[in-house]
Amino acid sequence: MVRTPCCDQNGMKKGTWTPEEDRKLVAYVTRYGCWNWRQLPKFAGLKRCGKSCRLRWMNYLRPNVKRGNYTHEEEETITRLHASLGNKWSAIAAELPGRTDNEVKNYWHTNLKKRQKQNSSSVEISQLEKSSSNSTASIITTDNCLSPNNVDDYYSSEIQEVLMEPNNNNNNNSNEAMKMIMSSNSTSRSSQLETVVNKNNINNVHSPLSPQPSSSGSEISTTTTDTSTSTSRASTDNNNNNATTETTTNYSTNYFVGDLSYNFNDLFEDDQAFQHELFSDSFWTEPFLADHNSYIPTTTTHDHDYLITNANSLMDSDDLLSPTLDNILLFTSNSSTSTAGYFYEENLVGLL
DNA sequence: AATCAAGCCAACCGCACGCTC
DNA sequence: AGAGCGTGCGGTTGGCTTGAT
Repeated sequence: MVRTPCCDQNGMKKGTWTPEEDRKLVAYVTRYGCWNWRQLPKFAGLKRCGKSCRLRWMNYLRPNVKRGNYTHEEEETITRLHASLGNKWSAIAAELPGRTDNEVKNYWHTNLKKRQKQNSSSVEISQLEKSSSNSTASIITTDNCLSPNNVDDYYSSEIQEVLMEPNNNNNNNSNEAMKMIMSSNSTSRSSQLETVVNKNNINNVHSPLSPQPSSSGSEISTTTTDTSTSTSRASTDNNNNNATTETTTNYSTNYFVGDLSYNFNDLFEDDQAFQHELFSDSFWTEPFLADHNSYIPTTTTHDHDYLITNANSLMDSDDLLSPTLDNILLFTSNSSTSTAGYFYEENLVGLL
């Protein structure tokens, strides 16, 4: 069952977010950034207050938000920091990459606090946690890094040819390459997409309409999150464009279970219907166009931990008005685990 | 199978802080 | 200086899930 949505006196929707709302918010923020939370819902076509949008993004939709079990180390960190800082949840969460203050707070109240009480008299907390912890650690790895030395391994020869064609300018070459990639099989698509970016020597490029990378956020990291929960997700009826939901009673939770990249990669892999919806006029509705014509965000906050790169902008194109299959690439970014200029398989969150 | 209770956690609310003018 | 605005933080709520009976 889904929590019954309600509206406040201003007609703003409250309660559980629907997949459709999530899509709109993700699409808008990844394209334009969170330049003003209060104004954002209006431009994004959401009947939510800015606070609600911010909370949803920060705690749930943002790339690199780690979900699932806490590791022993994370539990220790929370326990230790709470002992010294008290209920400074944001400060504690800052020491736990991927965890939000809200999540840490909830975890403390539901697990650690209880445990600490039970064992404070005689048992060392760390020993207890060690015995009780069977959680799956998140893995930070550089194994899938595509360095400039091996990017060509990831190109198909066809695409390399297009990119190297002397008579085309870089923009046309790249757009053509992108189209070829999109028509290729899904297993090679993501790696080829990111090498298009590498091939154009793009490390820190962004659209004037997309969020600026944070001061430390131009690099790319890779984070794999445990997604042990079974997943179902929304799909779209290709014919009538009506969203339907598969096998879910709490679809907003199930839809985004695990990390965001899972979902986007999933869409990327096999959900042509949803991709189709994303690129249709009905999804990219008036707010985007109005935004584009009337307001160009020029400021962003410094808490972006993702890099949204507009492929057209990477290719020096001015045409951003019509989102198409070849114009927006979304990577996650985290300066703490990155190597500048490298693009990682897992960090290609998707193509919008 | 049905009911109940406890636990979990996403989301809301109010306040405080910082920035701009 | 202080008013207005946007954002962040911590406390709280309440609907959903799960396990016990």
